[in-house]
Amino acid sequence: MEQRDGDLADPTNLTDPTDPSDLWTISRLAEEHGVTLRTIRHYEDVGLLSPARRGSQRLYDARQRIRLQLVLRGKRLGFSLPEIATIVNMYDEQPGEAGQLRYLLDQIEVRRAELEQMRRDIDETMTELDRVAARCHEDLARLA
Amino acid sequence: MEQRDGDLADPTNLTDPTDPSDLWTISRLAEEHGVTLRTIRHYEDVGLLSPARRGSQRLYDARQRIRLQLVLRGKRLGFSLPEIATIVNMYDEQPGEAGQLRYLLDQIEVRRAELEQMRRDIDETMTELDRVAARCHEDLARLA
DNA sequence: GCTTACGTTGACGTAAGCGTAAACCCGACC
DNA sequence: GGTCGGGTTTACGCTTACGTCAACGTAAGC
Repeated sequence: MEQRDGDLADPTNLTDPTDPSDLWTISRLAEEHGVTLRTIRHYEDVGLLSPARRGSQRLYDARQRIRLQLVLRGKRLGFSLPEIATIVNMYDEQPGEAGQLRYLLDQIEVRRAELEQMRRDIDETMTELDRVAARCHEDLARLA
Repeated sequence: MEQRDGDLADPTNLTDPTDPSDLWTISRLAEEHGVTLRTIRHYEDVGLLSPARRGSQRLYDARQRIRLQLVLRGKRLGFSLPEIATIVNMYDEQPGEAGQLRYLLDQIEVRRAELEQMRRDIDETMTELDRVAARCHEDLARLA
């Protein structure tokens, strides 16, 4: 964005009353996280992000940026976007009433159980990868 | 399967020359692992399983059963079926030549890195879930 | 006022991972 | 010999998570 370069060259920031160091355009956000614009817009379509707007242009503040990072972490963990939505929305849920809170605690337990299962799966896979690697090294030594 | 029940009721095993305790039909295998027949056949379509046949009927031995379990573990970890294929095939690769072996070791390192990233993601998610849970308990206490 | 860079909204395309009939075979039982 | 309860194949359908145009707005610089 040449406009942001302009801002950097203009410490008085006459071009934009808001502090641009706390705001990201969709391109910068995408590039920073190694995803496409389409992906970010898609996350907005399904309610995972809700950036501010200047006219029609999307502007992402620190909070939206964090949400994106939470989404991407969820993806690395193999969760679907709806699942990620429930998880991410846990983080900024209002106190609410007792029933809600108990339901939320239930959900947390569900997720925790899933994550612990994943941890076990990872450990098992790791040790098996080690075994395969060891066999590889043996075979290599035998060939030398 | 009434045929297997028959086997159990017939210790002399006259109905089947092979030892059925080491062989699974597709239904038993599916039920045991909580997946559908369609899923198991699909895994065969994409080359993840290759059961023996008695006529047209699929028969799974211990080795195929293990492979299915590896596939399902890969799925729980969020890997795609093609990714799972490369991982699973590592386990019963023939020694091969040096170049192959080095490539395999490379792949193992790639997977290991992914798994370690997942481990970090899990840890972070866990601590955040803990924080949310703690806040929930506070709010509940405040309501009481 | 034209270009260029960046943004926007549809809307259709696609690959993966199965679901879901439809139509058939085959051995067992009554 | 019909009719179960299993099995089989073929094939089209569906959902998710975006990719990929197409057509357009808008602000900046020459």
